[in-house]
Amino acid sequence: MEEKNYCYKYPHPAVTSDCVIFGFDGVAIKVLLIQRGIEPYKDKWAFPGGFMQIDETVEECAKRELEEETGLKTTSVEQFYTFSDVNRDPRERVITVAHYALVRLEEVKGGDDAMSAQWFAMNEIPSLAFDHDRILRIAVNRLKERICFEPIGFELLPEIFTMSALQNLYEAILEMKFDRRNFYNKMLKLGILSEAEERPKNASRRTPIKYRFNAKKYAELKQKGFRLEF
Amino acid sequence: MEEKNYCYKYPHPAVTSDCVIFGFDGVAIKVLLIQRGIEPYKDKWAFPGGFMQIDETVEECAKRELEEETGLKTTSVEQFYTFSDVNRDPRERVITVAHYALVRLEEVKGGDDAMSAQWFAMNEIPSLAFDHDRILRIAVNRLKERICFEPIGFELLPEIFTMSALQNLYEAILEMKFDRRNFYNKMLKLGILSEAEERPKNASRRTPIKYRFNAKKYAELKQKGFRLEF
DNA sequence: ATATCTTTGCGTCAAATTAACGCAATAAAG
DNA sequence: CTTTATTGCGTTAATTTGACGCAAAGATAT
Repeated sequence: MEEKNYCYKYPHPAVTSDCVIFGFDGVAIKVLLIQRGIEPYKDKWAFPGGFMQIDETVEECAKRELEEETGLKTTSVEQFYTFSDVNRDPRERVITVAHYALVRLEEVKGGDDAMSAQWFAMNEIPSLAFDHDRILRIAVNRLKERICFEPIGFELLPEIFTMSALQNLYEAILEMKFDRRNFYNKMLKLGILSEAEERPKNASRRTPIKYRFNAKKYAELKQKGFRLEF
Repeated sequence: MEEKNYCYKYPHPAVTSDCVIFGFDGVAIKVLLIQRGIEPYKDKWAFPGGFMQIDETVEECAKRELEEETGLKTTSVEQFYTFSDVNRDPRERVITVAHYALVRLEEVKGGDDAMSAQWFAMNEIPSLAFDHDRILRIAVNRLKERICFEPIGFELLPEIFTMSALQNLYEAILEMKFDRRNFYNKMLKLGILSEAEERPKNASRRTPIKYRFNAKKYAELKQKGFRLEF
């Protein structure tokens, strides 16, 4: 018989944080899911997440649960919506604050044996536990909006990347195709890319220029107010 | 001695919903505040809001509390951020889901005797209870972002309005000035305004054209994906 | 009354931006 | 060895933006 030692005058819901983690493999956007080991929804796939402790914020909770369940240590998650439908969890009243983060695929040893975390391409997502399908839909919309205003995409790429890698990423997220030459010009004109390494003199046309994200230039731009548009 | 009948195995936070209600008096943006009648922060101004009941969503809670505290019945509120700092309420651990809504000023009998709700212009906001200063800052930012993508501004105007009333609203929210003629052209080109009434033949130049928001046209536009820009 | 200021509708025009596409070099694939 | 794909660097026309002109006539001040 379990003890219930925390008592209140009025009913309180439980609060959880969930994490929608996006990655990019060079071709498609992927999300990180874990397979539930316990009821409810045992064996179903779900987002990493769990109950908030009484002495942590929802963001701290999201990062803690993410690391516990997937081994992934991320510096920042961003909350995007709080789901509070009355019956979203069969155990008790639970509201969840959903977060998202963008990570480089290498950072997760996905498909580990210890952790049952696994990357899924957007078109291969299995049926999810709880209301996580809805959470995913909203997360994807938020990602699409966000990428047009902040250069968060760089968090998904290796530190050094080519222009076509960047274009592939934008095309994958926004589900659009862009003219290669116009994309190239637009990105360069923004001024937030720096050439990453000296180009060898013998470099041929087919050897692409390598870039890195210039956070300093971006900060200046942001100060003035600007917009990344597509 | 009060009874505490709701017991849990782990500590649970209380959950509240707060409402940042925006209005527009033709010149300035205003927000609706209530004066607290009880501790903590007794007599301080705060956003309408209160504890979520166990059988309602956070949005339902926001609307219910708003009506209870200000008499304002609004059809929709939109949540924009969940505040979860550990010590944001001295009584117990409370996380709050903050919402915003835009209403026409007439709809609130502000400054009533019964209700201590009152409209404040943005530059006359008193010091607020809890972390409500921070909530307001974030709400204002969200409003600015939002007005550029969705024509939510119409919710703040009377059903029938003139172009310069609309421009005043945008200028008040975005804290910018626009060229009257360019604003006029841009708005008309969007195609989401309809002329509200036949213009009398004897109408002079100084009699402005009256418009109303064309929700149908807007829905069509939104389908295709578009952007309201300033 | 008379002069001045303000508001409104409607336009103009140059500058900037966008969108579509050409071309040559050359690595990679068949 | 031929074909295909990728990359850097353009060009050009269409569109959009931003700054501003102008006249009619109500509002305001003298």
